[in-house]
Amino acid sequence: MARVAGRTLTREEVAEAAWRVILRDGLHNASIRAIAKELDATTGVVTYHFHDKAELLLFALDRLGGAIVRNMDAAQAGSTGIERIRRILRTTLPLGPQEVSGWRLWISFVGLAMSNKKLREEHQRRLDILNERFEIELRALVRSGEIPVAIDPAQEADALVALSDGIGLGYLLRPKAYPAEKQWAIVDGYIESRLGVSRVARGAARP
Amino acid sequence: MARVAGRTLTREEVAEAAWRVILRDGLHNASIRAIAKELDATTGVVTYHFHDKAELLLFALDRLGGAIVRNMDAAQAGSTGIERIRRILRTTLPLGPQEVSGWRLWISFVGLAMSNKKLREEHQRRLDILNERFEIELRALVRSGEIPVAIDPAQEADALVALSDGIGLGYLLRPKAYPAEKQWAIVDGYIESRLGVSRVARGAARP
DNA sequence: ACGTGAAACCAACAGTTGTTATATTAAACG
DNA sequence: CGTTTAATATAACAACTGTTGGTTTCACGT
Repeated sequence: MARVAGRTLTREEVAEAAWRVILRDGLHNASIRAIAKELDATTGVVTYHFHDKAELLLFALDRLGGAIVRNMDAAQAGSTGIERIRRILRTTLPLGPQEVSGWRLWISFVGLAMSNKKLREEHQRRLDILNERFEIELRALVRSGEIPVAIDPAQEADALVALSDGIGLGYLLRPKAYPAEKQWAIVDGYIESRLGVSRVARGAARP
Repeated sequence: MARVAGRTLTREEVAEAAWRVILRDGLHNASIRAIAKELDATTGVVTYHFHDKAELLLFALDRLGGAIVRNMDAAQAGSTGIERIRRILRTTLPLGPQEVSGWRLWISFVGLAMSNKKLREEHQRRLDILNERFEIELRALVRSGEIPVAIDPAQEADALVALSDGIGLGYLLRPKAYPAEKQWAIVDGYIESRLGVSRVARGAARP
């Protein structure tokens, strides 16, 4: 071992250092040396835990996706009906600094994913999961009669994914155009007129 | 001059060569040398027309945005009412190979834009224009009574931008999930239930 | 107390990058 | 024809990249 002061570093810590470098300097500046420097270490730390740089990036993206799914599950627990859908959106929309960082990381990888199959599959995985959650909730709502039977859960789920992803992308490029209240206004407006469900509580803030 | 066979190259041609390289090999592989090779020329061609690589990329993105706006104007001309909004969407959605290429290029730049102010401003410009067009049309529709007065044109415009961008992003990552018919189904479904306007012609294909 | 092996360091390599400076070409013009 | 000059080619530079291999450190089980 080494590292006089401080314990040994894990793969997760390396990945998180990569996140920080990407957020600060951009993905194209996230070299192995830069990531090592972020850890106050040398390149050996990185090359020990990861065979490739590709493997590191994939792992970093995978862990990011995992965190998103975990947040989604946690947010959803303990609520019912249409509120469960709003809870999902609560974690996917760029409402707070944490979600914004997630979005910024995510979008940083999208460009690379255009020419990297494995990264693209990782992106797909996240969208598939998100879509599935929406679809499950919509089906339940149709069954319980809370929303019209005319609603096609599969298509409506893809629409919700698109709407929330569009807001996320839009926020990164034009933050002023999508403050938290407006994000909710758009989403609630959609749910209300499309699914025929109006908000229970007053105000547009978080539930 | 030089170039035994073939006339002299313009800035636009260099930019378009850059597009091709980006589409084929990804933005991170679009080096000055690779772009020159795409033109069957040497780096001198590129460095002669552009002082910087940053300037080249900015120009390439600017020209891409210009093409999008031109397409939008052309598609909109000669139609009225709600159809004008659908015509805008016709050019922003990834419906055909041409639009998909545009989207792929656009998304390739987004990552870089996260850490490059000028590129980000160029992205903003496109979204601002798109938003403005939607808002103009929505205002006109409210005035003419074609859609409810309760509609807030500003907010609804941002919602439309988000929805179409979300579909664009979603298509690149999960093409199967967003075939052309489904894109229209989502968009028309939104317009119908949110703006209270149903399609005139039958079928979900292009107008 | 001592070896064993995990964890990290360090140096070097070959390749690529953007940039700059200089040389070469050929078309246009007088 | 000769000159000029826009357009391209060429060559070289220093900086940076991912990757490899050898070396050092130190915690732990015996």
